[in-house]
Amino acid sequence: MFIGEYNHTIDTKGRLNVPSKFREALGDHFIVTKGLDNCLFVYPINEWSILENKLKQLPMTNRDARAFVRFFFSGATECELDNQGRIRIPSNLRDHAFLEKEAVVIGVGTRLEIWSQQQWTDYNSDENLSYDDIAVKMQELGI
Amino acid sequence: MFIGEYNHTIDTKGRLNVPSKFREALGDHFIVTKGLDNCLFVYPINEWSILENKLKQLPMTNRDARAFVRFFFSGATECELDNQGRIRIPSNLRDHAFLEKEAVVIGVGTRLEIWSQQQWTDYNSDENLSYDDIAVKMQELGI
DNA sequence: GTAAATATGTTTATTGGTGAATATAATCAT
DNA sequence: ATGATTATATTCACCAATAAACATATTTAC
Repeated sequence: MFIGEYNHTIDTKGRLNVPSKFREALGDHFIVTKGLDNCLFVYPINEWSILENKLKQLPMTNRDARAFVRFFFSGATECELDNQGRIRIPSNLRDHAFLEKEAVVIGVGTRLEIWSQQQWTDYNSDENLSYDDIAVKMQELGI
Repeated sequence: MFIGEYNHTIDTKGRLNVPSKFREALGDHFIVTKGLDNCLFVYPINEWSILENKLKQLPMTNRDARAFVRFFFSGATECELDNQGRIRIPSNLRDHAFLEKEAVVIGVGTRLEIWSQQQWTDYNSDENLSYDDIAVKMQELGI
C-alpha cells in the first residue's frame, strides 16, 4: 500500500527521483500512464498486465474503444529505476501533467500519482473540493 | 506490447525512422495499411495473420464486409527496415493519413499507428474522449 | 539510347537519452 | 549536539538515435 506525499524536482532531462519509501514496493520496473485530473498514474507491472489484457480485447471496429485504447497505450511508458533511483518521464506525459520542475509524488493505495506542484496545490485548494461535503457524498455511497 | 508516443519526421523521399523502442518487437519486415481515423496501422507479421484470418471469414454476401475487406487488403503494403531503421511509406498511404513532414508514431498494444502531427493533435482535442468517458471506462475495466 | 524522376544508400550534424560524479540536504545513531 | 549515513539535487560528459544533406543507383518516359 502506497501512502504519503513527497516533493521532488525534475531535472533538465526530464528525470525524477522516486521517493525512496516507494522503491521497494514498486520493484524496478513499472508503468507510468496519463491519469485523471492532470496527473500521472504509476502502476506496478502486475496491475498493468491485467489492464493491458482487457484493453487488448476491445474491438478495433468500435470508435469509442479505439479512442480509449489509444489514450491508454500511447499515454503509457515502461520505466526502470536507474542506479540512483530516478526515472525518465517522456515529454508527452510531462505535458499531460504540466510537469516542469517541481513535482509531488503521492501514494494512493495501489498506485502512485505524480503531480506538478502547482496542479496539486490548485487541486487541493479548489472550492468544490470540500472534504466535509465529499464525506457526505461518500455516505451516500455507503462508506 | 507496443506503448508510447514518439515524434519523427518524414524525409523528402517519404521515409520515416521507426522509433528504436519498437524495432525489436516489430521484426525487420511488417505490414503497414490504411487505418481508421486517418492514420496508418502497422502490424507485425503474426498480428497481421490473425487479422487476415478474421477478414477472410467475413461473409462475401455482405456489402459492408466486402468494402471493409477491400479497404484493408488493398491498402496494405509490406515494409522492410533499411539498414538505418527507416521505412518507405508509399504515397497512397501517405495521402490517406495526410502525412507530410511531422509524424507521430504511437504504440497501441498489438499494433503501431502513424499519424500526421496535425491530425493527432486534432484527434486529441476533439471530443473523441472526454475525461468523464475515460473515468467511466476505467471503472468498467476495474482500474 | 538519354534525361528526368524516383528509389536507395551513405555521410555528417544535431539532438536527446544515459550514466557518472559531485554537491547539498535530510535522517539516523551514538 | 555531532558525525556518519542515506537521500536528493545538480551538473557534466559521453553515447546512441534521429534529422538532414548529399551521393549513387534504378526505373520510367521519351
